[in-house]
Amino acid sequence: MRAPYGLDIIESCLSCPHREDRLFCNLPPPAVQGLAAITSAAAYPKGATLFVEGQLPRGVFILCSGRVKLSTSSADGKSLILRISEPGEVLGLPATVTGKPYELTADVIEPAQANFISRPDFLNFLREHGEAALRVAQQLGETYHSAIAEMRTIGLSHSAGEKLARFLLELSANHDKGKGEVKLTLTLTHEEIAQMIGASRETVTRMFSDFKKKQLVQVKGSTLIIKDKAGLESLLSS
Amino acid sequence: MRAPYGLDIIESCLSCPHREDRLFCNLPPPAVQGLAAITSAAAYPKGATLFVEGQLPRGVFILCSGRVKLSTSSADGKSLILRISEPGEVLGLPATVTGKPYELTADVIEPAQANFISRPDFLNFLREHGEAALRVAQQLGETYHSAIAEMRTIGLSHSAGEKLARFLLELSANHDKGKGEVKLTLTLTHEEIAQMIGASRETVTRMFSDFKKKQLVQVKGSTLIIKDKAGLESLLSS
DNA sequence: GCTGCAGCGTGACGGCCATCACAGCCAAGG
DNA sequence: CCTTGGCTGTGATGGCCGTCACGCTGCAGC
Repeated sequence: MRAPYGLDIIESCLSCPHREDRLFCNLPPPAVQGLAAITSAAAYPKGATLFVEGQLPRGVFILCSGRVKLSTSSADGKSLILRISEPGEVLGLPATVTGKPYELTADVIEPAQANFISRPDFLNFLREHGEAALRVAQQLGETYHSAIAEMRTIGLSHSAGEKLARFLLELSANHDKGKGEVKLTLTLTHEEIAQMIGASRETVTRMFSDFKKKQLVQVKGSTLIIKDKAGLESLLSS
Repeated sequence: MRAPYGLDIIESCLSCPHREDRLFCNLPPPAVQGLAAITSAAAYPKGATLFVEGQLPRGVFILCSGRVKLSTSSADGKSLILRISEPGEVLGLPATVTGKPYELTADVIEPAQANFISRPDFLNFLREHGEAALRVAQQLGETYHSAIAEMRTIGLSHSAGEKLARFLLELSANHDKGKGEVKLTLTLTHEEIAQMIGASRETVTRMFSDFKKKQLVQVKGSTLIIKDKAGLESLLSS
């Protein structure tokens, strides 16, 4: 059996560094074995699509490596990015547990390896292992949490500058080192950032040069340094 | 023991018509008994607050009657309403299962009765009854789903008119009778609608009179009739 | 009755930003 | 080398809508 897109199956993605993360860490051994029996690993190239908005849920994908863009789009082609998923996250979870169609589209933006579990297998597994169901609930809660956070940046801002500031501050909150100056790598195009904060590509470009002019941030290639976090914060709810 | 706000405890809210809804329907008898042992009922008047954004989660509220507004707000007082909860829904679920602070504020807008379950009790209950944990996961998935839906109306619209049209169409999708003409009661002020779709109160007023002029809708008191659903749909992504 | 208050309707104005258009720039690849 | 295509920078323009301001209605309560 071949994985999609003609790539070989990755034999043991279960050995990837994030296996113990989040969803299924610390489960009792029988549960882990049950899990191993129903997962199948695959690799996906850049540009591949794991699932599409509106599809009936086939199952969940546990992301082992690479990065995946979760977005929704309207009839006229405009699209809104809700989240960039990192290794360790589980994709398609809400749709798979509820049985409703996927609400988002998942596109691979950095070559990825993922474990797939089909919906029937997954539901059986949850029924048999109550502890796992609880973990799933927690993961869903966190997913919800981050969705709310994005709603806040989009819905509560008065200006595009404020949206971008909120976006950058939230990024830095995740990758924070606690220092006054935060360095982070941002492998997103202006276009993608625009789609995350609900603005146009040109506006993002303009805002960035604005921030650079005001010494708030500094960009070198895909590295972004937040020089003046307080300055960014002062832009909120101005 | 007295409930908050000086109102008497409602003795058996478990007999309310929505007990069997959603979260805990069809659970085996021992689970239902376990649940009954840890719930405490209370009534809340209009204007009461069940929990506040940022608070550590005390537990969940199962709404038996009345309606509750879930919102988040920014430093400058601007606020964004995410959802109006109806009887049968469970409030505070994501925060309670994850242990993170409530991400929203819950205000009573129509006198409500609710069952409260404290976080420790609730978590124990879930650990002991795996089936219940699965139901919780499903409920969370649906909550997430509706959050995404609201993100779409706010984030993917080009104009305020489009946002309002999306909002009305989604309302009608829930209360739909399948006919060409949908009647629904809308007990929200223009201000509240504005906060739901991310617009100003005046704009909502103007859009409504616009829609009335175009014979798309018709308003009488708190009753709203969608006369021309297709017309509303033609406003999307225009 | 009157007063107060919450919600609705409407006009005027001004700023923000989406859009269009085009010009550099870099990397990949023939 | 030149071409192509994706990404970034920047100007000009125009419209949408947030904001301020004020008047209106209807309802609750003394």
